[in-house]
Amino acid sequence: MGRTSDTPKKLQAALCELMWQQSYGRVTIDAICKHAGVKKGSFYHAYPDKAALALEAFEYFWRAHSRPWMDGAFSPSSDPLTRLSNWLAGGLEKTLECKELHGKIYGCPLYSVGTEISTLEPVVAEKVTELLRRYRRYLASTLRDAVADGLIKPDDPDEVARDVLTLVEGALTQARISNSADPLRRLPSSVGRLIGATIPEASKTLTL
Amino acid sequence: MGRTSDTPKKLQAALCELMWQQSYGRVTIDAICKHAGVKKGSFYHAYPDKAALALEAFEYFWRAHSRPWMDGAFSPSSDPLTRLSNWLAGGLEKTLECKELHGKIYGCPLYSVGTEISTLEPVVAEKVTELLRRYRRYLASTLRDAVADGLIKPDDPDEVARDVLTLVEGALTQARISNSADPLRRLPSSVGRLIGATIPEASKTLTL
DNA sequence: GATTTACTTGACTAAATGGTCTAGTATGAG
DNA sequence: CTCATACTAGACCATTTAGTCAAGTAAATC
Repeated sequence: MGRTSDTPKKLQAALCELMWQQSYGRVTIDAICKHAGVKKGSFYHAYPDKAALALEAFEYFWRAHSRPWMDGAFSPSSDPLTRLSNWLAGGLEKTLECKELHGKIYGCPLYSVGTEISTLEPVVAEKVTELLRRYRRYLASTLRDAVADGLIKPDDPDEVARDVLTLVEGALTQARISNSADPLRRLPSSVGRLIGATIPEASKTLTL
Repeated sequence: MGRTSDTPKKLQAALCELMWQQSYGRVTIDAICKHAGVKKGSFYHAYPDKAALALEAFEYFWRAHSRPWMDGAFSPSSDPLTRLSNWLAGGLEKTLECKELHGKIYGCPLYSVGTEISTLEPVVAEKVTELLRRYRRYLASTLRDAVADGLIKPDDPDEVARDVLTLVEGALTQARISNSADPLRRLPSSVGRLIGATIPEASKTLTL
């Protein structure tokens, strides 16, 4: 019955990109529609308001970007410490490409947008918190493997995973604010300090 | 000649508080004026626009809040590790008081607002970066003292100071997003892990 | 106390923005 | 094919918002 539509997906992708590059509050409904190539009537047919779209936009972001990337970087086919190395190096590379393209470092949408949205749309903030938890699982699992392989000391891997994610997200935020990739370049040695091991050099042939 | 005025100060304080509690973009000129008890004409007499006020608001924030607090917590009259302990415990305490009062954790304005503003007002973002540097100096100095006292290994104190600040700011951001003080409670042990020492329990009699 | 001048006031404008509504269109199901 | 219905179009409205301005007010200086 009736026609089908990919309008929601187009809107999700549009808000995703716009709120990451600018901010949640600054992105107007009109701008989202224009960027998505969709008319306002269609927007309000698909979503009651911007917050409802944001909720799905974050899930879209996970499905379309985060998850595939994390699955690749944290593939158990590599050693635990190499996974970390891949992850950090891939993040730096993506950031540099992005800066090349737009002249600006945008950091991680979860932290950038999450910070802003937390006082305005608690429901969306909860979604962000959930996505951060998903990230953390990759780290915790990797650290457990590292302990099992005798690569790091048997500190509580869940605790350390939290710290690593916090440090990395903090560095991404710092990179956005200062528009410099330097905080990210320091990450391998910083994370190494945190977990008590040396993160290996990234392999140059890595493609994510 | 002519009358004097504390309008700028009132506006600085108002924007400071409002953009911290909400976000930079969401705070309107009208709201700032109302909160400051100042009419719009006076606003535009004092500042050309919101960004110009924001620039001074951050400096106000430093002068009125950050600096006094940091000077107290990092007083060389305490041992280096105790300074860190004081700093972290004081931050947690302030955060809890704030949550008690408003039901919401706001984190650190430098990161919260800095993140959002970085794509909109590069000049203000630079000011935030400068303020973050000022914070870092306290940490670097403390870590140098800790090395001198043989409390931690002679790693590069400047590098480690960066990491500590990044971790703490990351935790504050996380606390804001999830509206939970838990990330802050973990900080003493996390920072300890980072610098390779045990941060002592906070003294309860501390008043900042 | 006069005067000068910085500051204050609040009404006003134009533009932007969120949201609605109705008429129309395409498409999946029978 | 046809019909029901989900979707699209885009004009329209009410509000909010940034920013202006001209007239008025208070205080620092002489």
